[in-house]
Amino acid sequence: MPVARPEPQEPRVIAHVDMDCFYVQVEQRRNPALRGQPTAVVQYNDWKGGGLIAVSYEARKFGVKRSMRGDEAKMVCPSINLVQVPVARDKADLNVYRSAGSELVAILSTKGKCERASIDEVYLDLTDAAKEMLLESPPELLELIFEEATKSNILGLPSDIGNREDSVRAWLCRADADYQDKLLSCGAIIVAQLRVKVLEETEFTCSAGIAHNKMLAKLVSGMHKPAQQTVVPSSAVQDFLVSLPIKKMKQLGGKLGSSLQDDLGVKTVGDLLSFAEEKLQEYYGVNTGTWLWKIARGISGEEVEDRLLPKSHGCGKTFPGPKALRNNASVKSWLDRLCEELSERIQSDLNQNKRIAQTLTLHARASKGNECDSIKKFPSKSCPLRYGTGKIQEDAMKLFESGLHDFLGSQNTKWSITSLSVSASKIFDIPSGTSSILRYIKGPNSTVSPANLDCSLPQDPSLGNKLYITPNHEEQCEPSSSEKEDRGKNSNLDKQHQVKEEKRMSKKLTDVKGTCSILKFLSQSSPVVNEKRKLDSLTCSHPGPESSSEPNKAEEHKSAQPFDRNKSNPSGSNSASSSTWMFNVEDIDPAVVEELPPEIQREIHGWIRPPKHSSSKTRGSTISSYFQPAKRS
DNA sequence: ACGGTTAATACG
DNA sequence: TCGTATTAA
Repeated sequence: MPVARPEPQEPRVIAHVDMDCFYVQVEQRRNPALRGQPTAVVQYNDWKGGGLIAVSYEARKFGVKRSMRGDEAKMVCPSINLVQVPVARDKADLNVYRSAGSELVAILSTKGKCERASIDEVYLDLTDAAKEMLLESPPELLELIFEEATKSNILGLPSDIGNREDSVRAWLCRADADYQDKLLSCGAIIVAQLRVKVLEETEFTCSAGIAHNKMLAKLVSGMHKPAQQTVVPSSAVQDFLVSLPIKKMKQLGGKLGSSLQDDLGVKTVGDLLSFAEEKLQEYYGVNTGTWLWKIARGISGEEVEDRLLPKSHGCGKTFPGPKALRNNASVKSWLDRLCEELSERIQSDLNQNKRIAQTLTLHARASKGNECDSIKKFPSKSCPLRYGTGKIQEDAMKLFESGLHDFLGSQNTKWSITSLSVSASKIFDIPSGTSSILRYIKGPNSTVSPANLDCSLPQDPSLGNKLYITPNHEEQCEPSSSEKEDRGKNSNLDKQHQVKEEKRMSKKLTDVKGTCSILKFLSQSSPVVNEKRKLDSLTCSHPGPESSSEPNKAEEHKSAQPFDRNKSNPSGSNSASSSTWMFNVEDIDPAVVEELPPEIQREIHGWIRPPKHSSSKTRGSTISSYFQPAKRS
């Protein structure tokens, strides 16, 4: 249910930018022959030509709809080009679209706060940029109003008289406009510039809405498509909303919207205006009631979050009809594939963005084989996420078995799974260089950046599972060729200093059984310390043979997996080390901890599970406070 | 037993 | 907190 947010006092300038038939544009860029042609993107085309997930505007003219199958599309538009979504591991692979999406974010995040709302949409808070523009080069003084901006659609502006662009230019430059409208004008110009930049740098067109809040911006971003933008002056809001069908409002496209229509006879947003806030609260609860009352008046306080990356990663697949999975082996084989993809994705998130996911969740849809009875839901299950493909696969299978157990209850009946998905959530940034353990290991005056810290397991298994943390210590770790190259760059380090550094860093953290997370060391990652499994959450597996052990038994986790700080990590300055090893704090030998200075000991103890019914105060420690998500008001 | 896949949010 | 439900693109 939606909830109203307190709205800021000052007028804001908010934009919603939305790519035009995004997947199609991505494919058209990959294959320019498709440009200007009726085109659709389909996934899995063996059944009825596949399902359409994006349709070009040329194809829409023929009546091709997103809900169609490839075969249908061919019927109404024989000349249509159907491009398939890439397939990996026998499932749709959306990576090309994801990375195209980040191209946009990279461009759009250059002017003000930017929120990645989906793979192809962003919100921008341009308030500051607009204010600045108003001070320095207000539109009324601008000799040449940016051409793209004059193509804007201005809500409430009479469109039937004279040259449209002239009247838009006149509106944008109006000297007698009120402050709010002037800000919007600046916003419109900035967005126009950004959209041109997006086109120039990515070859993608987009549409946008510019308004005083997210709701209105989103509402109009799709109003004039493709490749156009629409502005909502305050003065136009009421007229615009009164006649707007209730279902067009974000959040009202589903059951809530239907209920408004069916139960209260509310067909348009205007119809909502006649209901007192208290009435709406009676029907839908305090939160939703207030929210409804406000949105009917164009009021929405939602802030644009400063977030360029997704909050979770998931992958799944459906197994419709005859494809349903009917035994553990087929579930396992699919689950393994899904987990492989998920593992790859969180691993690259770690490498590229220094973020760690903490929770693994499994969802499934199931029906019971023999009885065609209750459509009972397959429960979703989650557990701490341990890094490493094998670990994720193991854990996901366990989650499935647990879910299946709950699903079946005591009955001993056949079952079938019609969809499976795994996701990784609760993703946190790794604060770099802030941990005292890191400072201890590195020394207070170390010139070595966190990215340079070398933490390695001996590559020779016969050396056992002792873990060493060492700055490029050759006797202990045979460096990769790339490491050797990088090492040259550091040769100017003071020799004396380096020797000292090595002494300290090569302090053996022995017998940790290879399972502590160095990231835990580096970042004190987990505020989640209440259960044993969670301490495992950052464990990685060794690139070598996966242990087939019980995931719950930490002592059997003898492996750790590196992540590559060199690859695709431009910010990593001079990255001397090739990898960071993860191991499990829980498994640190207490004797080793005792050798550490008291403040480090305290820090480590802070990571380790508190007594059973400890208060939530453990979360207030300086360590875990790094990990509190940014508070929103 | 078909639009599939991926996300985000709110509630209890 | 987890698990569910709703919504959206």
